[in-house]
Amino acid sequence: MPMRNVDIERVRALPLFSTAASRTFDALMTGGFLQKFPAGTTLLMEGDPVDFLYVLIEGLAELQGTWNDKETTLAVLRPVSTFILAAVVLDAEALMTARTIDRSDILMISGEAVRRAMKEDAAFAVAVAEELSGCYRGLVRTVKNQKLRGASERLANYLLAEQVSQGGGPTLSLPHEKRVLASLLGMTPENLSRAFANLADYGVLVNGPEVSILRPAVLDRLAKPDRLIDSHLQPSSARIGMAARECHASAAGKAAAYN
Amino acid sequence: MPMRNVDIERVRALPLFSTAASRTFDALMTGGFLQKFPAGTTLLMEGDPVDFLYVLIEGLAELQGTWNDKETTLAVLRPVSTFILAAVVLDAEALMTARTIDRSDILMISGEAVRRAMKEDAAFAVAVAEELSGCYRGLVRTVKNQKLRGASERLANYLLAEQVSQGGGPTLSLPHEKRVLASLLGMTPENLSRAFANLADYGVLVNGPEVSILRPAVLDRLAKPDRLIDSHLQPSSARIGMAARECHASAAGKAAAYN
DNA sequence: CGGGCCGCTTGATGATGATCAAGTCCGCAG
DNA sequence: CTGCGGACTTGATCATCATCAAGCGGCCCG
Repeated sequence: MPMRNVDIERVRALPLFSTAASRTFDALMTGGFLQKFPAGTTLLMEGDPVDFLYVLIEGLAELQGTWNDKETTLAVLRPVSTFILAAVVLDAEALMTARTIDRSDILMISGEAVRRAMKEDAAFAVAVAEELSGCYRGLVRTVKNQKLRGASERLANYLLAEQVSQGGGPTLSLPHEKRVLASLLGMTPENLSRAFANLADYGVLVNGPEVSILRPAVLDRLAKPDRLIDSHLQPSSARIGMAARECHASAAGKAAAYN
Repeated sequence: MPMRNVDIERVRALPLFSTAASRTFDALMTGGFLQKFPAGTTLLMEGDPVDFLYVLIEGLAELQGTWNDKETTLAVLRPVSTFILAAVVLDAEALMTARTIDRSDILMISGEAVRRAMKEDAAFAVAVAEELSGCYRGLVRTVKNQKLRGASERLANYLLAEQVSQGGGPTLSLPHEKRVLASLLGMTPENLSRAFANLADYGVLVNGPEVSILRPAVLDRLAKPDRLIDSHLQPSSARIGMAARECHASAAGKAAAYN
């Protein structure tokens, strides 16, 4: 399945690949292939050995974890994102199941090739370390969010983050089913409904997948977003530069936890 | 503050440093210094810029996160562990506060030097990526633990993990105050007391900081430990080899979340 | 067009965990 | 020795969240 040049360029532009030598990049790409998957496809199961680094080019995907017949969503991925990087680096088994939510185009790159490329190209190895650092910090934010905030606070912050990522207008549309959102935010679907109901008092109007934030200031007072938890508020300086890497990691949807 | 040779060797033996070229290692060490801190010292505050990579040589330390006047412990670190690596790699502000729990010896290495070393020594950059991968996976485990299990289940699994890390005997001793454990496990001290009381029915006997597991099989049936959450059960093969890296990361105390 | 499935909501109830308030034990300083 | 403070426990109460059950509404398929 040959890639279109447009897609190759989008991949090359990713922070993970942009600093690699051309030789390195070519070596990675020749072993890689693009594949289309329908919605609801399981790409990788928890516990499986990981043979490929995945890059979501188009569509929507989800990482989930399981225990004792319970399931939780750890991250929702948007294009263009890499995932399962940590397992690839360590050549270890997957800790999360990866599933497509929408029909998706996914680039798969040989894990073996990634590990070889790191050893031979220090710039690429540095980029991998930076990507992983961003992922790591995304997860730290997730844990803080989970342990320190209550359900409606998590929802309120999710909405504010989604608002900026959708351009800052007063109304945003949920990118997936509410049940997935509930799982991502660590609650049941029933409770998400009630959390939305609570937020009505704070100027949040829900109409199917369309959510309007009528009084941002009021919602903000409830949500108390924090630059050390919510990655959408970056420190004034450094919107460009180094921090961009982490920004990328976390921008991919609320709690950035690829990999 | 010059380091003893013993300590230098312990650092050199860490997975993070063992594959680095001698030049690289020397360059890192010459910019570094060892310092002793009393218990309860704040090494780094949430939101501060990070100038050093920290290595806990002796003692006990804690990483915590804050929001809205609430505080939670994200990890408890034992020697020998590095922490704050991700922030160093990205030259970013700290997402967590680092505090000593006991009197501790801590090696501080210039962050600038770390970033330079990565660029110049691919083997070191790879080691950093591997270390970060282990940390990342430790956090994934933490999130699953937190979202999928109830309080007593978390405690039960903590005890089983602590048991193996203390040699597998029937009785273990808690390495720090129970209040810290409560925070680490995501509950209040009061609730931890009650969780311990619940576990009495499962053969757990508490006497101050000494905890005895009288009927491991019974406790195990409650805890349902899982290789994809609890890092202390490694897949039969590969106890040596690649997986050792992740093992190291997660062994450092329940939920390995340095950095 | 009708029927059924599925996602979502709502209500009622129950479990789990947080908070508030004593009270005990222990180490330490006066 | 005495008194104080801090860690831990215990009980009572309350808030939060999960579960169970039912009902609505859209959508696809027969």
